[in-house]
Amino acid sequence: MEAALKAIAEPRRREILRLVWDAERPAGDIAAHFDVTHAAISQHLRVLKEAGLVNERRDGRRRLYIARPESIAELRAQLESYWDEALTRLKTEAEREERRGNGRQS
Amino acid sequence: MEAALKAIAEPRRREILRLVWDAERPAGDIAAHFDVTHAAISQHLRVLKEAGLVNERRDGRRRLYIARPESIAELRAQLESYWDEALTRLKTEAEREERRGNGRQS
DNA sequence: CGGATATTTAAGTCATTACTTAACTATTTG
DNA sequence: CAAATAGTTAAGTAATGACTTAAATATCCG
Repeated sequence: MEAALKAIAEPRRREILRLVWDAERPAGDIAAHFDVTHAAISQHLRVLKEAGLVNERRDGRRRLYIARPESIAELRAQLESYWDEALTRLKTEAEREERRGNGRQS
Repeated sequence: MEAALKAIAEPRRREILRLVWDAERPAGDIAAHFDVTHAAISQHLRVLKEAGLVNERRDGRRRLYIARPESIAELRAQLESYWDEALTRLKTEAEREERRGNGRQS
């Protein structure tokens, strides 16, 4: 989840992800939505791709990008389990400490 | 959401947040869980605090930290609405483009 | 082929970040 | 008060990140 979370922590990349959410778009089309260079957007697209959040398909001289719903769903699920896990995890840790003699109260 | 998302994008801070999820803990107690200096943890705690994810309370010479469920819930909600919004937002954008004459097909 | 088009990669800049060590600010207690 | 304790802040470092401009890579089309 590391890579995906870091990827969407960047606002520009969240916007890009939105743009390719349910339709393929060529890189240039995506770049046209922002006031930075195409190169910058290309780099953001690479981060999203390496995080598994988007797919790239070549079509002639264009590169079409689209979100990968599976990996987005996976990130969502991992976040959900993080919110939940935190509680249970803390609980087992407290028990562990108790067993070793109520440790670490500074 | 910006600050909160960036805060939890860091794995160390996710662990810290877990530790103070449902019980107040002094900074030193938190730091004892990691193999970095207290200073480093103190800095992470500041990031979490500035993102509104934890609360700090002074008790004598100790500083007690605990998660702020409201702001965590808020982040969760904002993420949820991001996953949803992406679809609808894209839709309205497509309509906008259509109205201006099917613009920007690169 | 050769130029135009779509996009990426390379290389560099500047800001930010996670960390360290060292110094500082309380607060408690002998 | 002075020493010990709990923690933060300051200053510096090395790595990373978002961006730029310039060059490279493909592909299409006359």
